[in-house]
Amino acid sequence: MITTIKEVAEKAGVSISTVSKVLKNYSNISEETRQKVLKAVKELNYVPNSTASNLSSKNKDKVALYIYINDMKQAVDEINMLYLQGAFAMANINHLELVTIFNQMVSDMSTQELTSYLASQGITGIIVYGLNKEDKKILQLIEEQHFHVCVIDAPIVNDKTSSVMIDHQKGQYDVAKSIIEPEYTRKVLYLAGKRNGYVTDMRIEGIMKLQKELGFELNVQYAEFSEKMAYDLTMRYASDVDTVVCASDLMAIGALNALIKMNIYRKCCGFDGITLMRYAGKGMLTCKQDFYDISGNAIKEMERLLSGKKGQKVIIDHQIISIRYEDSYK
Amino acid sequence: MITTIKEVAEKAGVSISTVSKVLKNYSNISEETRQKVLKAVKELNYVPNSTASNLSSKNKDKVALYIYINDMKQAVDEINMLYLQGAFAMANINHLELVTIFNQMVSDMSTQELTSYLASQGITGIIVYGLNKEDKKILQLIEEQHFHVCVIDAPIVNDKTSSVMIDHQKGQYDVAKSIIEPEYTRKVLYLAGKRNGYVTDMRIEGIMKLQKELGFELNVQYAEFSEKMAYDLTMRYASDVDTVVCASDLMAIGALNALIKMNIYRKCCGFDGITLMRYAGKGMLTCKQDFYDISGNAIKEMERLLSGKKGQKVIIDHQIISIRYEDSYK
DNA sequence: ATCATCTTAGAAAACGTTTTCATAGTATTT
DNA sequence: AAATACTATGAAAACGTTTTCTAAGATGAT
Repeated sequence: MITTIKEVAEKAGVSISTVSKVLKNYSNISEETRQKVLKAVKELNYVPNSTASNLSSKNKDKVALYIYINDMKQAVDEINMLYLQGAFAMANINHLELVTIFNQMVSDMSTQELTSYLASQGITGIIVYGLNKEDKKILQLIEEQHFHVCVIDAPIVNDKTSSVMIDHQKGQYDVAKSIIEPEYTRKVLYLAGKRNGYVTDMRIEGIMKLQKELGFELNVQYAEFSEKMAYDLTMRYASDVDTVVCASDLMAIGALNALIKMNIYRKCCGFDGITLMRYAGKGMLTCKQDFYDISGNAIKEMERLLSGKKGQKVIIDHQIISIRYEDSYK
Repeated sequence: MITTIKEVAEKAGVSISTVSKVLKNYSNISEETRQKVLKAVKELNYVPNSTASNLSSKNKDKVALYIYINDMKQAVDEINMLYLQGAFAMANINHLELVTIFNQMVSDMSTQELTSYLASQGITGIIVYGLNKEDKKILQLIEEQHFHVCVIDAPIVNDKTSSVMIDHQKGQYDVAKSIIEPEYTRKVLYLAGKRNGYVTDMRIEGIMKLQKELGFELNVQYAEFSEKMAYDLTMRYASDVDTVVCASDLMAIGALNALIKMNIYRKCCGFDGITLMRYAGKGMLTCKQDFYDISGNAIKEMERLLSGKKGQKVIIDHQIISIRYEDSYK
């Protein structure tokens, strides 16, 4: 059923080396031979066996997209799918072999074991996201520099590691600034993400920068990116503040529902720009990330790393959008 | 950096064949040798190179999960991620190699080319979902029986093809029956999915079975699984009926919003049990599918097929649930 | 006509495994 | 003690490529 290079060679009346050379566009092949081989390839519908070719040529790169699944499904599915699609689309264009690894699959491995596992799979580069500062295993992997790594959403760069993300600090600053009216704002409740998250800290910097500029009082509470926690914290602290700034859309939805429940009006904004906002976050502002583009860029950046260039920081644009009240069915 | 079987053999003072045999649990190995080898393996952190091993042993199976991305993002992301997670989790348990293929990657290939491509990747089994009756390329692939195929949500079975799904007919029947009050119901609006979808037709059979039983008048409209179309069709036909039965949650949300807009009350139900219902479908009933379990079972079924058994039909349980009105933040 | 150079193509090694087959050594049977 | 069977091991072929090296033949320079 499967055609091998040998059969192509026989059909074309040449050696297998010649066939391989034609397919890899080597120079020293006469046009006549080229045509003969190409004809045979077409007729037999030959596609090189990727396993054999990977084994043979040591230099072929394979990249893994490390997919981080946690318990916060609802918001994260869309983001994960966008990362997946963006990465696969770009990898496809660039003829880069991309595979997925789920965190559960490798959760019980040590760094050492993970390294061996990746190497055994022929993986030379890995794209990670959702990293936090306690993720020792991955951080050590990055530290050791045995693999090329592209980190989404963490400012980690070394010779073999690049960082791709929006400017989270500026994003948080921008969206908060858009809803805060300096003259009427005395106190702001900021619902931050997970403690020790890189993203969490960058966004906190953003709101703090704005605080310094505008001089309001700031109450920072860690809500772990959880809708429920955001709801509870809003219940507890919102009556005391003018504005609730949330580090994620899901938290903003929780906060909004708490505000509705308490029957008080407060300005409120989210972060990410997920589709759920169209259903449950109407009227709010958010900082939209283009996740598809981010992971596409991560692949591009990976290509750069794999070509031997040193790691760098890549910043993707963000966008402040408002979730319109108007009828969504127009 | 990468340890080979040769180094292990040297360290253990045996031949590479012996190392391989130990690792593959062959019988004719003395306990003493076994221990020596295992020790060396551990010390060197050896993991067999999967490329080489795949090339060498022809019988190792590799399965592809065919991920179907279309324009209806919002509802489908969650389902896709559940399929992905369920499949990878089960594949991991069973030590089955699983890769993903996105429809975009292969959309411009003919069946012939797709076949060659899959074969060249060493893929022997493929899991598909979201298939409809015009999907000639995949249908032909199934027909030809060069690959083992597990079809989610289509009743296609042959020697090398199994079908895994809930009983869509019964599911649609059950959920509709749960909201329809026979004595007060004269006419029902049924918003069906995509024309020529296997799922669409099975669910239509379900509502028609109920119609025959209860004798109401039935208006079937194809809403293509689209929220917007469901909204529009509800606007157009709902005032005339007692109940709106929808073939998906997303359509139910569209229908519900239309009912709210028209300010009329009609019974309404969805299908799938996606998380979005908790935000935008409160008070409705739906037929919940366990997508994680379904794809896990697809992997199990694939193992059966790969072991040479003939295809069969596997039915997964569904569940009628109601999306509670009560405060989600309890 | 001789030698050097270039072009083209094939032979063969290599990639890291798995697996078949042969064999040395040991244990069992007669 | 000889014949037989079994156990444990290693040698080597195979998987399907890629790539280096060699060489035959053609072309060009002297």
